[in-house]
Amino acid sequence: MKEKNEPVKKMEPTKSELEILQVLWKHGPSTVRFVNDELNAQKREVHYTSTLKLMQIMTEKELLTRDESNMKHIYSAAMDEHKMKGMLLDKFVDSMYNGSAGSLVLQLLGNKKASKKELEAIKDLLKKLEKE
Amino acid sequence: MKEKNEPVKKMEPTKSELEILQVLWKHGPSTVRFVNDELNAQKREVHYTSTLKLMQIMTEKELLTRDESNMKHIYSAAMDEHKMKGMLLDKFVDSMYNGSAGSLVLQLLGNKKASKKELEAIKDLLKKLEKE
DNA sequence: CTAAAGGTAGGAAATTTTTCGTACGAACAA
DNA sequence: TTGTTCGTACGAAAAATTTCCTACCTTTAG
Repeated sequence: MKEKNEPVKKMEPTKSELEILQVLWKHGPSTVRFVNDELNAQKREVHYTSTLKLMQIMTEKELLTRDESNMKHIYSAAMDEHKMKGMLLDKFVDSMYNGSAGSLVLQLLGNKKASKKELEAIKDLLKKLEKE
Repeated sequence: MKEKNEPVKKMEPTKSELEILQVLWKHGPSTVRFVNDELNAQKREVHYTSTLKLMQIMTEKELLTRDESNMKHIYSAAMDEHKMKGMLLDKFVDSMYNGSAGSLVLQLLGNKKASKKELEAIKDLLKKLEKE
């Protein structure tokens, strides 16, 4: 027997939500205060309660989890950075490059945005992929 | 003497706006009717006037241009597909991969999303880049 | 103890984005 | 001519996102 109103997990983070996730991924579990300071330092001016509110909403959406055992709640990103970014990247490729990762890569590399070291790493990966 | 309220050109297309751009890039200059039919066929149900309104707004933002010489206006994407996608890709890389195109590529190729042919093309490009 | 500083909760306002209803003109078929 | 169809314009509603105000509680300095 399956309950009907199970919370649907998958929610795309909005632009602002993504900014918050980035802070949490970079610095690990943090307080609202820390995240807010970081946003103000790195991005743009936001009031404390705005960040608080957004993080509360994200918790409801299960984009974040939080530890309420202390008065200062500690928030964490619910999804692994690599996995989430992979998802978003896939969506991006699908909508913008019709699912063709290759054409995206070509455009990207053609724009000389990769360092020598990175190019090496890519070549190595290609070799590995070939042998499969 | 410089007027103050010059229209600022650079506008990020929103999600819906991007859908419209995709249609125009794919099929070339089109009427609202055509774009709307295409959206309904390919994406989701939208009323004609919704698409119309959005395309009018996009024209104001200078994301589109239009030929009003006939009663049925003909709209075109103001920016070249390759250029616009390049811009969006750069933004994506900057915000998600800290500007490192290489790490994006690695993630992408690691997810086996590229075809054999595409991998070949990438290898060729890498060779060319090396020789520079 | 008291005041100040800093925390959470939640409603509501403000913005941005998206959708649609209504008005009205031109084209066209009957 | 007349009415039906198809077009544009435009205001405003609806929805989604973001911001902030207010209330109230806890901790801490004095």
